[in-house]
Amino acid sequence: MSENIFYKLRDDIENGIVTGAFEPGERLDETQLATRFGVSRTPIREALMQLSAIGLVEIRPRRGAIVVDPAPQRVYEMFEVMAELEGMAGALAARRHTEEDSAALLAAHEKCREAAVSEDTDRYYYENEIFHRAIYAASRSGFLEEQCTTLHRRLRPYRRLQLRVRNRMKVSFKEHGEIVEAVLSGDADRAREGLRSHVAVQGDRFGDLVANLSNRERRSGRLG
Amino acid sequence: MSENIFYKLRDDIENGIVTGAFEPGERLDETQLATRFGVSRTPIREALMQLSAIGLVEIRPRRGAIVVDPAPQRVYEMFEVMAELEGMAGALAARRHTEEDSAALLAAHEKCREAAVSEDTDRYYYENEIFHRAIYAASRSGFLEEQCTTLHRRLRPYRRLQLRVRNRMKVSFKEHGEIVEAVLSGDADRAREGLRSHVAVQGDRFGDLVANLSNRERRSGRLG
DNA sequence: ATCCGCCGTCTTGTATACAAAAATCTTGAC
DNA sequence: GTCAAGATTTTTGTATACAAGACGGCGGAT
Repeated sequence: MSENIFYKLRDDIENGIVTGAFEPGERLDETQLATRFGVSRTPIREALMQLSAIGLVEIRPRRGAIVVDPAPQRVYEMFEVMAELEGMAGALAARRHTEEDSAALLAAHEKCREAAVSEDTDRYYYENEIFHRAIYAASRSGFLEEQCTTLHRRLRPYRRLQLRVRNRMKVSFKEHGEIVEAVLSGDADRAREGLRSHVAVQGDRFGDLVANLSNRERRSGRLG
Repeated sequence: MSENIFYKLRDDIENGIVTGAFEPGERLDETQLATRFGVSRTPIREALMQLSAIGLVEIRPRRGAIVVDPAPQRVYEMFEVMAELEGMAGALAARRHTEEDSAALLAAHEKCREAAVSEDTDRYYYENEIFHRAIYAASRSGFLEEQCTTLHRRLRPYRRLQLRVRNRMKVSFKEHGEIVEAVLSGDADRAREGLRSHVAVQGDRFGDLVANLSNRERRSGRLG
């Protein structure tokens, strides 16, 4: 089981980034990481190279790697694309879902309900992820599923912040219900629209997002 | 100027892959590449790690890297997603394009016309790429532009094959005209639809694609 | 003759070494 | 006291070394 340390390292560091253990803008010292994980610098560098290729860290020549810190504008753009891709997944899912897809989607929806009624945001956050994954899978497009999963993962920290907003969880669950209905009844257009607006950062939510982002920046002591 | 060899190596190898110098399924020997580029294995490995992260090569533990060889199904799915993203870029471009965007788009369109009337598929292939980049830029979404550029690049070899199909170039140019008109007149829906159907692999084109893919496979001596 | 297993070779994965650039500290001048 | 230039330390980028797994060939058994 000692196969390919750099895979594990990549996942560990990526996880640290999307969960916030490594903060945006933080410098990732190779030697330090090497000691921490008990390996040499070589596999650490290989992991960082992979993360830089998917845009999670930035490698500045001769000056080391830092966790990327996207501007609010950029985060908004990422949600914009995510909304479109999820809408597409919903439309495809409505047309192509199998029996197992339906079962998985309903099961995930039920878990979300439990989390929502018990007002457990952490649990809802977790079950919500499974719900969305069920949609991607039901699209029956492996490539789309991959793209969605990757982007979903990268937006994790921001989504988590968003859920904390008052009432967002209940609204979210209600939207899920409409999405489930549209997908199961094979209504591609409604599924697309449902998911697009569910994911998009519109109206008040845009303000919430920007506010959260600047809070974070103030906390980590950059920005005036 | 001897800074960061692995960037150059990554671009060189990536280029070799999308232009077909390295064939799908081909094994990329680290030592061999190192000798060829006159460097040690270390930067070669770092370049391969990056390419594996974006899905261009596959690293099998202890068995080296190979150029990924997506199944026809997967290539179709990639075009499907590309169509959606380009449609989105078109819709955003229609709403957000600036004066410079219009100028760039018209200029690119004119170059495509020249290539089309002189029936120069190679040149059209090149100008077409610039045309599509102009759309991405006009969307005024840096993230979307990046996603589109990356995917466009990965689909390069297949697009090139497609252009060779009889009359495809002239049809393509005509579709460009409609897209330009929709974008410049600010008609987001028409721009989206125009680009979606322009990029999508539908009807006859699906058969052409599959035929081309299996030709390639037969040529490289795999498959029965 | 064919198939299985063993041994040697080759290749990968990780560690270490070393040079060069960047960051930091020190010292001296104003 | 502050700033700048040089020296020192740290850190990155690349090369090399070495161990362990994968591949291929050879020989023996059936």
